[in-house]
Amino acid sequence: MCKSVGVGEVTAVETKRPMRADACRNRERVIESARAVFTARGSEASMEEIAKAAEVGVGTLYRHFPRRIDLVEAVYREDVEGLVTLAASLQEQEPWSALVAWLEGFVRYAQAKRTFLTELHEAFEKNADLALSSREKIAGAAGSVLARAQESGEARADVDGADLMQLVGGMCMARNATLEQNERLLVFVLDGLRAR
Amino acid sequence: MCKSVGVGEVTAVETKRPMRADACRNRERVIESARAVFTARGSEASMEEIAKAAEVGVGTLYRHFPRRIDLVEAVYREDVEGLVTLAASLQEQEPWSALVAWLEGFVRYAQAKRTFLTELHEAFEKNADLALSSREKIAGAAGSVLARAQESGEARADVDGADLMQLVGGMCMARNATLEQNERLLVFVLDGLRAR
DNA sequence: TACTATACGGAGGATGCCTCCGGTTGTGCA
DNA sequence: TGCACAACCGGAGGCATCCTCCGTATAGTA
Repeated sequence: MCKSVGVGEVTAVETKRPMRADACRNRERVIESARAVFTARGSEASMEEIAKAAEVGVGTLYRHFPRRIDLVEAVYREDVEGLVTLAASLQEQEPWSALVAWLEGFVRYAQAKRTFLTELHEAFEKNADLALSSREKIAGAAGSVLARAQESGEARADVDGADLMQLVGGMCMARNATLEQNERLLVFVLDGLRAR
Repeated sequence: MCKSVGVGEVTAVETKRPMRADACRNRERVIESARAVFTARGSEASMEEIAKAAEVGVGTLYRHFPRRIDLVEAVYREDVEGLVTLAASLQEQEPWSALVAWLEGFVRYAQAKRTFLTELHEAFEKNADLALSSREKIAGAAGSVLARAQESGEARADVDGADLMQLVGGMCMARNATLEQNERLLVFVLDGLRAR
């Protein structure tokens, strides 16, 4: 599950051994706790707090994520990856209900992202590629789910994945949107998306 | 020039005396230095650094701006105010060249804002009204300059101030835009804006 | 089991935000 | 002008947070 090394860079001579089991476990737990703490406390979240939540020393935390921003990035990367795998796992379902399910996931993702948007903004600032590649990945996932619904004739043909995430993402980012409101609005979007 | 008290709140019983001259001077200098330092070093800028640049102790800085975020807000408010007064001062000029001049000012403003966007984001987060009211002010200023150019028949009639700032602002915010590029692009926008 | 590379963890250095208070100075009034 | 005092200045230092360092513990291998 996590054979490669922390931040995503490749080591010089091909990592000889896989990551140790405890290290792997801890890494996952840190990311998970970080997501929870960031979501709950936004930019107030401290590294010590996250370490404590993961039941891990700060030293361990910093081994895996040398800078605070690396942790933010890791959480975000996992979220994006989650949307991609969600899209893949929905391949089996009916085209339209897969689209609905994916968009519901996307709304939850976008909603959660709002709470640590300031953090994320900084990550984007230092790593311009992150924003771009994530955008592409999500648009790709959206596209694949949408395409099936379009082929089956259930979704209108004159939109693409990028349009969809712009529309729904923008809606979720609006300064004072609640999750309930967004889920309600999604219904309208879906109605509008339906071919007639 | 600065009779009222710091952050923009009104004191209980009408401020008896105006602000002392030295205090007023220092306040201005702090804002000015803060703008420079924020622009140069973004979110890295420290309060000590800004105080030093303004040739003022940190104590003085904190008297005027109790929290870092108050300083960010003050800088931003001045910028916005600058755009409004710029619009007003251009009333005398020819409608079209006034529009050009104002948009050039707006591009510079938007470009500069990018460097401390992370800071600003936090300010918006804590003070939702700031974002909204600023937006309105700028749109108003844009509208007033645009309206004259429309009345004189030089600018096309199917846009308004909000459209304009959305278009040009968005252009400037793009992650890797340089000032030169933006000024160059502005020429295209202006061509597109011209009535035919 | 014994050995080694790897990981753990928390004390502490460095830095940055903000407070506090003794000394100074501008301002209104006589 | 000269006085009295409110308002202001400035920087040492408290406190929190990010991050480093290194002695100790442990997973994986022979």
